[in-house]
Parts: sequence; structure tokens; C-alpha cells
Amino acid sequence: MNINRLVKTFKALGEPTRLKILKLLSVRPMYVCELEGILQISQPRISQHLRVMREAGLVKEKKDAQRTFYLLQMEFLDETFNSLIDTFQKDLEDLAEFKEEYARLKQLDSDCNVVLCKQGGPLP
Amino acid sequence: MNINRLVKTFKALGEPTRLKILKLLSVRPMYVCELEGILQISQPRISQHLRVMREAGLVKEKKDAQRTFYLLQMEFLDETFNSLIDTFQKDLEDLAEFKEEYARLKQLDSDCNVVLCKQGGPLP
DNA sequence: TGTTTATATAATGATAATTTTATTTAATAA
DNA sequence: TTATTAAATAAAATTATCATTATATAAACA
Repeated sequence: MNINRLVKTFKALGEPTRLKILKLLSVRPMYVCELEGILQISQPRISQHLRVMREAGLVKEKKDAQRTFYLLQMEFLDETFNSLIDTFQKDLEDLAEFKEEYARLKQLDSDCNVVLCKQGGPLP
Repeated sequence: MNINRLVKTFKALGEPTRLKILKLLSVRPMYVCELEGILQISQPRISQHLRVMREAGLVKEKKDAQRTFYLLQMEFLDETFNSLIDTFQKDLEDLAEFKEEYARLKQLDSDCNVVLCKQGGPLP
């Protein structure tokens, strides 16, 4: 897994207009101009939100003459959630991104809080 | 479901430091000072990220004398994902938050693109 | 060809999120 | 009691995100 990938996806999901667009695309694929009419917000605003979601892999664009329609990539959502669950189930030791943190945690646990947390013992 | 609730949760998840803290808390509950030592970032920074996650319902705090430790609220993650899937499975018609949008979509579909999207017909 | 339509992109301004620094509160220890 | 430790909160500075306005590109149509 890749923290940055997860962050990108969750960032893309953490915005109300984007969630609304996603829900509308779950009804059926739509042209940008349709989203514009349905949500009644400006075209550049929609295009920009679509770009964020495209870059996060949440939607896919398809050209159709001078128009563009967008469709959901729901598999991607599944992948994200699985990736998150994976991350939480794996041992810290096995995650490359936590190399340093793992070392420090191990030291902390063995030295019985030598570095910081001078007061009090381990967790109750 | 509630779009704002989803947005709050996804916003809380869409930040690298917060994801790291979450992962560390999945190993075991931790004191703030432990997170400080392991992640090597400032104490106020950690406290503030913890507040965001607490308010989103991702973690819970427990006081222990002058220290505070935090623990995961994983059930909440489940709820979020179920809520999201729910939203995508429900009919647009049944979502209060999409009342206006549903009306406009219905009109758009029945009037064969009278409002916007003057060029070209419906989707291929 | 010139005009309209559909969309993307760039630039600007406005708002919000994040980090740092400083301060406050409260508990423990000397 | 005074000093130290743990953590939260506030204020200030920095950075990122979002919305608007303006511009660009390309297809379709008259």
C-alpha cells in the first residue's frame, strides 16, 4: 500500500460537491454540461472537481465529439477500502513507510519509556 | 445518510500525518507523548490532528492522570464505508439531499436535453 | 468561413487547513 | 511550594484548496 495514494483518494472524497457529482454519476454516466445543468454550478468548477477525481482514479472520462462524459470507477473505491483495511491489519514492521517509526516504537517499548513520557509507566 | 458527515470523515482521513497516527494507534493505544516520540513531530501538531480525528469520531481519548491516551474507533470506519455504499445504492429520488437535483435530472431526461447540452443527443 | 457550443486550463481572489510559536491548565515530583 | 511534565488551546504565519473570471482549444453548425 501507499499512504500517498490513500490520502489522494480520501482528499478527493472529502468535499461535498465532489461527493454529489459522484452520486449523480452513480445514476448513469453524464456529460459535463448535464452535471452543470443538474447541480447548477459553473462549468469550470465542475471540470476542476472532475479533474481531481480523475487524478485520484474515482472517475474516467470518455470523449464523444466535442463533449466529454464521465463515468464512475467504483472498483477503485473497493481497492481503496481494501488497501486501508490491509494497512491496518499488517504488522507495522512490514510497512516500508513506517521503518523509522517502527524502530522508535520498539526502542520505546523495550527501554520502558526512556525517551519521552518520563512520568508514569506504560498504559493501564 | 448525511453528506456532511461523510465529508468530515474523509477529510479527517485525507491527511498523511493523521493516517500515520491512525496506523500507530492500530498497534496499540498510545499516549500523546508516545506519538510525539515515535513520529518526531511537535506536541501541538499531534494534539491538533487528534482533535480533528476525535471530532470525526475516528479516535477516542482517555484521561490517565496528567496524561491522555488515544485509541481507535474502528467501528466508525465501518459505519462510514457502509454509509457511502448505502448512498450509492439508494435511488437518487430517496435522498433528501438531492431533491432539487433529482427534479432537474428528471426534467433533463424527459425534455431530451432542452436546458443545456444543446448539441448532440443523449449518451451513446 | 465565421459563429456557436462544449470543455479544459490559467490566473486571480477568497477561504480554509496546517504548522509553528507562545501560552494555559493541571498533575506530579522535588 | 516551586519546578517539571503532559497536554490542550490560542495566535500568528504559511500553505493549500476552492470558486470565479477570463482565455484557449476544438468540434459542430449555419
